[in-house]
Amino acid sequence: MSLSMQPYKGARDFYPEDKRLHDYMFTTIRRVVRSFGYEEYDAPILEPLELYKAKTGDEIVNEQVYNFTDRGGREVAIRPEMTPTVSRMVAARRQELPYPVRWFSVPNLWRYERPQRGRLREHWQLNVDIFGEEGVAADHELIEVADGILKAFGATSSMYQVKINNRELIDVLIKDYLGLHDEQAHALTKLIDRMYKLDKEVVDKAIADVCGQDQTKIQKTTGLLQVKSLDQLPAEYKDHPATVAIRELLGVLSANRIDNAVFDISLMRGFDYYTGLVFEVFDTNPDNNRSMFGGGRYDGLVSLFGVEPVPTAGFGMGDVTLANFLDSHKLLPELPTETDVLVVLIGDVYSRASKIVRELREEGLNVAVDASSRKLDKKLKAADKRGIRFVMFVGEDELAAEQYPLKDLVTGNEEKHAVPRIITSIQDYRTQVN
RNA sequence: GCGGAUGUAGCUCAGUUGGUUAGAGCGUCGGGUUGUGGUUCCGAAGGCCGUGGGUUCAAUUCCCAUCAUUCGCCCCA
Repeated sequence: MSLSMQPYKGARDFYPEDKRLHDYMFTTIRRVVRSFGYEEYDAPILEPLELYKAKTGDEIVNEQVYNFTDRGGREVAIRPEMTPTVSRMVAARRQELPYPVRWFSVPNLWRYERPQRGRLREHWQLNVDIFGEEGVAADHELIEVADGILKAFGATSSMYQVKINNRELIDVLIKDYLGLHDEQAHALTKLIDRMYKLDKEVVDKAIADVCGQDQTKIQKTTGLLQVKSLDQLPAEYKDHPATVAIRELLGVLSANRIDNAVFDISLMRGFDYYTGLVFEVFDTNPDNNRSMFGGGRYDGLVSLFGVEPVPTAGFGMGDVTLANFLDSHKLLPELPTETDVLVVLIGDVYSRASKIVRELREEGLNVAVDASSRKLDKKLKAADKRGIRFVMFVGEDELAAEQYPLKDLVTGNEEKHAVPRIITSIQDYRTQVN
């Protein structure tokens, strides 16, 4: 029985071309997020299991967390999300932080689940959070960041849509307007979450079940789920503070050129810790009908650590869904290698050529050396395949004359120059590209 | 946890209505006289036909199981 060459189920190997793409994505993302004044943090991949028991949601802790008992008998989890961790970090310095705190990170997260399109067991997720800003400004800024990220990849606003809702409004509607008790409310939120995927008859039947066949409730619930705009809400809730917050957010977004944001009463989000405005960014490509970014306000999480509450809002965005988005909209660029030049040695010149190679590197060039004994055409082929643009030849004749052929594999041009001239022409090319 | 699809060369896939030595393209490696790629020409290597069991004179092919991949459901960042 030989060893398997496959990576662990639901996890990926990153070969250089994959890593390049990953780096490109997160370099772009970091640039945008930093432009809003966010600073990067990080934390251990392991956390005590009880961190997630508090507020995340039962199913996630019971079935989706990788956990084990360490040698000291501690229950340990591999982090399935970053929000509890960052809340812990803020709580630990609750008194001394300069608010509003703007932090981001790009952790890898693990969840034990069945892999499928857009969902793996390990993924990297951008987390952006703002602590200490209680108003709509926080939610607006986060959506601006999300929008800015997509635009930075060359996306246009028709490629995605921002859906907005308010947990508080949903709670009020379900408990006061519909008069459902906790168990019914839970069942209804789960139903709402997936109602667009179900047939109308199935939804109707499920509503009737949830409402215990109470005709008045069934009617009100059915009506509520058909609401498409704030104006269609029941009259007594049109000016509820939770509704006002949504209206205010939509207003500030459209005043700032974000025209693809809409109120969506079906937007729920799975985590129990959300307390106010919630939003998700969806790919409008039907092949990729998944949420790419999701987040909202979770004012209660920091205070779980026994400190004064901090108003908080944040969002997460996974690398897998983003890559699917970029791919389906053809927004992935060709990413060249970082290697500037391949120095091809001809004959027994290794020691003398090494001095030249060092000179090139001291000038900041990325230089690979081919000292193998393969034939020249094979070496050139390999350089081409690796996407290295320049090839410099070093052999006995060149060393004697101190003139080296530099070949540009794209144009096919080849000229002989001394080392300093070679360095500047490669550097010139590099600044020209960047 | 549930359901569908698929496992043949490094990759993409043919194929065998069950029958000797298993096929292509691409890729890899070597060569087309000794120091120049992307287009060509010649050649070679490389497969327990996912794994285990069953039926059969005979299984890569049919049946069962299992594992893996993948799409969807459940759930959801």
